[in-house]
Formats: sequence, C-alpha cells, structure tokens
Amino acid sequence: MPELPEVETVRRVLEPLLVGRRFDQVAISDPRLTAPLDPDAFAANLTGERVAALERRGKYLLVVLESGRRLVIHLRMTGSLRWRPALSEPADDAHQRALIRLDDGSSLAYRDVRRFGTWQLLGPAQLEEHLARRLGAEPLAPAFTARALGARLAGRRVPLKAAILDQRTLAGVGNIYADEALWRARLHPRRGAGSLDGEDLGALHRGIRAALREGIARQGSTLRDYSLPDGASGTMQHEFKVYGRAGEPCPRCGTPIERIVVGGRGSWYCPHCQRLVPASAEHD
DNA sequence: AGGTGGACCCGAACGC
DNA sequence: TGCGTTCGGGTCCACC
Repeated sequence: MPELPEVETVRRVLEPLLVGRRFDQVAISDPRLTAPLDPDAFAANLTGERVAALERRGKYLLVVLESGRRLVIHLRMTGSLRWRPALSEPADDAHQRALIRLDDGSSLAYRDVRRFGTWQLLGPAQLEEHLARRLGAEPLAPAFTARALGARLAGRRVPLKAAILDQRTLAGVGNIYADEALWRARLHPRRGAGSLDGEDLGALHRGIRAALREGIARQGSTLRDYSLPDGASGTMQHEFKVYGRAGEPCPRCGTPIERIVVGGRGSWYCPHCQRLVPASAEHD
C-alpha cells in the first residue's frame, strides 16, 4: 500500500527520468481514473505538456508542468507507475489504466488493480486549496515538532491510531507505518488521542519520523502491488516490527504480537510493550 | 464539530 | 476440485 515512503521513493526514481520531458502521447483507458472528467479530454489536455518538477505532499505525487498546472496522482491502494526506456517491449498488462509516451521514446504506464487511484489536473491555487483541505503537516518537515503533533491531538477522543491515520493530523501515514510508529513509541493503538503527556508525544513524534525514514531508506515496502517505477521491489517489508506479524515474538521483549481491530483497521502491536494503562497500575 | 460506518473495487485467502 | 464468501485498504460521504 503506497504510503509516504513509497510515494517518496517513486518521486525520487522518476524525477531524473521525467523532468524536462514532454508528453507526446497520452492515453487513458479507465474513466474512473479521471472521473468525473472525460478521460479522452483529460488526455488531450495533458498532451504536449512538459514536466518541470516532481513533488510530493502526503501520499500525493505532484507532477509540476511547465504551464504551471499540476498532474495530481493518488495511488490509493494498488496504483503504481512503471517507466520503460525507449525501444523496450510494451507491457501486456490487463490492469494498465493509462500510458504516457515521452519525447525521448520512453514511456510511463499507470496500473491499478482495484481502480481506486485518481488523476487530477489542477492550477497552483486549486492545488493549494485541495491539499489544505485534506492534509496536515508533512511529518518529515522541520515544522512538524512534537509540540505541533500534540496540538493536533489535543482534546480528541478517537483512538490514537485513528488520529494518526487521519491525514489532517499529519500527512502520509497509512496502516503499516502507523503500527510501526506506535510500536516504536510504545503506545497502544487504542490510547485516547488526547491522552498523551509530553513524554508520550516526544516518543510518538520520534517513532513516526523514524518509521517513515527507514521506509524511505529501504525504498518502501513491497507486499502485493507496489513496486518501484523500474520494476524493482522495496525491502521495508523485511523490517516490519509488528505489522502482519501476529503470533511472532516482539523484537524488543519476545511477547507474541497480537492483532486487534482499531478504527476498522487491522492493527498489530505488542501487548507487553504497548500498554493501554501505565504498567505501574497493573499487578504484572 | 467531531466521530462513525458504509461505499467504492477486486484479487487473495478462506470455508465448505 | 470448485464454488461461494469474506477481507482489506485510503478516502469520501452521509449520518449521528
């Protein structure tokens, strides 16, 4: 599932391949991708544009075009981008939803098994408004401090994990990195979001950033559909401490990892390291 | 206003 | 073996 580390990896790989290139041909074969806009009109609108920069905000990939417009790509769950050099074999892919031919003969294909992903074409002001409505702070930016995180969580009664998954709390964390961050911070996913003290907030802030940074360093996690634009796999899935590891020993204390459902999401955690109530209040 | 649950989609995993 | 059912995941939206 593409979360911040996966989208950032895609951005880094594609940046040198796309910047300066012109879109010579654009074909969109799934109307869902650009709905409610007509896919052919959308494709025609993109044709001839040149890429000025590749940016990322939360889980959004932003293709900045020379006209100033942005092609805003959200991969949702199963979307992926695949770049192929000039003269390479065209892929036989039933799940391909769009194909862009670039002016150097290379191509960029978009595939999406579950068809949740979206493409939008927005002007700078529209994009700003679109993102401001949906996203909180970039967790790896200097402005994202433990204090700022605390301000976003204060007074909230939702489970902590649900608050972290809310993109307006902070942008880019999904189910996997939420569990990994909570394990690092030794916080139970069902803790009340507004119940954290200063020490907890510091640990959560560090846990979120460390989990995301390791994810980027490992080029993301390849579980099913995500892969790098050159077809390579990320390796972060080998580094998961708790995600998907029910019954396996906690890497810190050896207690078997448990799976519960929090905010409707499968959630893995260590029942010993991540207590709902302070350890001092228990018999043990 | 803030929180909650269903809808969207489809392959994989599961149950009989 | 083969069929049907359930599940999951990010976001939006209708509802409380």
